[in-house]
Amino acid sequence: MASKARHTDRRTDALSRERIVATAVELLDAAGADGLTFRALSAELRTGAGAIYWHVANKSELLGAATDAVLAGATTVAEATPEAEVRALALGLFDAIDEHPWLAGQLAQGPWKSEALRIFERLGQRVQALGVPGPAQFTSATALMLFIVGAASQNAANAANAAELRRAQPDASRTALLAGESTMWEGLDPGDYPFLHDIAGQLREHDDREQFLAGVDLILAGIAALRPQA
Amino acid sequence: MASKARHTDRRTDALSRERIVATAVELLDAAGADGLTFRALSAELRTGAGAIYWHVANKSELLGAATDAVLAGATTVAEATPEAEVRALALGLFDAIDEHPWLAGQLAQGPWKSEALRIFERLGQRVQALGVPGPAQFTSATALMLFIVGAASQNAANAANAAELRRAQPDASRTALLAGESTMWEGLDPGDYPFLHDIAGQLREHDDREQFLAGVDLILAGIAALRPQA
DNA sequence: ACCTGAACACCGTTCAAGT
DNA sequence: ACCTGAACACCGTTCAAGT
Repeated sequence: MASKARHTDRRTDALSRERIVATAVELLDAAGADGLTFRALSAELRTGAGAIYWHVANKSELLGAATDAVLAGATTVAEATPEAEVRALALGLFDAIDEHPWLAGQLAQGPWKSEALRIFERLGQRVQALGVPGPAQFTSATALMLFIVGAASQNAANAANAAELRRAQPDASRTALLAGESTMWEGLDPGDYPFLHDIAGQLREHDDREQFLAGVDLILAGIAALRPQA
Repeated sequence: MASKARHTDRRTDALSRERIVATAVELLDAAGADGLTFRALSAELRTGAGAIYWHVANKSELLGAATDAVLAGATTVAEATPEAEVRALALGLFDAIDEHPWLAGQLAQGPWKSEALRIFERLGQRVQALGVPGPAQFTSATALMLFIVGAASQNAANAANAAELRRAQPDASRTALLAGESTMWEGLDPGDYPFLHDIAGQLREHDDREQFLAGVDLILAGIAALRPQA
């Protein structure tokens, strides 16, 4: 999204912080959270390992910068109602985490900085627009943020699992793979897990995106119940 | 909680998987997620590093076993109403993560195994007891689980931050520390962050546990709205 | 069957030395 | 001011060798 000048300037442009972060995102996307290594990064940038430390304090800061870079283009919203805006923000985050699964681990611990904080702020504004009384606004915005990040992360983890299964048996059909996934649930003793056994059927034919939006709506319904009048 | 025979059997009892996991939990509690090292663990157990691998496949499995061991004693529930049972389950998880902050990172990616799955199952049973129609049951239980784990993890992260601040300035008063925390929010430009600026006041004097329960009630309210009749 | 501990293939980070 | 790359202090994991 936010990548201009992709491969045109190959040779010897300056080693800027911007270029470091962009390359870090590429590595993270290509090889996951473990793929980002100062050695791999310096090799890709055709420089020494220590050179990166002149532009970036440490790996944690680099991961934070990569997160911000991706999140920056992920959520632009202009909808008719506050509810629709919340759904649009939620879907934007969902898709961003789906495309960049390593975001999950990054957002899990401390969404409260820079770009993530901006998203939280925007959710809060919509909560205010929905007429939630003051003391409950923080609770409502937090519930939305936690559900969105958590559910999107789960989805990304599931997708990663499915990808691994696909790598293990590349010839299996899609339905066979889905069946393989739900085996995890159906193998459980129905006596010990009656609820999971009950919903195993739905699980086999659910749409992740729909499920996600249904969850957002569930919380929006709870928020609606907080308003002074029904 | 689940620790019998704490320091009595010091000398040369067999190196069981149980003892390995218990010692791993001790290390995790004492020094955080980074504190668990095969070298530190084998030193504590007065054995070789490789010996542990005879009882445990790898670090990931060891972390999973440690998670299960802690979670096993965390949530026993017998309450009058399904709502009360959900709150009790939620508080049990909240306290467990508060006592063992490393649980957060473990539960973040894939609560869907062993003990965490048991908790999800129990939440689902209460959702069914609340009269939620079939197709919405999975969504409801998932929303509860994600909020509980996410919010408790946030709380643990905040507590860790506060502890670090306390270590940096050990003589500061509690109110000064809280003020230092909320500085992060109040330092933001009110023009760019009107919502965060609005709620900064509440943030200074909130109770984490109360906020958490309010969030659980918010989702319960959303679930109540899903029932056929109001 | 179970344990030992050196060895392997990695990490993030630092730092003298270069330009 | 910015870059180099060897060196340091670690990791998880393996595996011949022991009992």
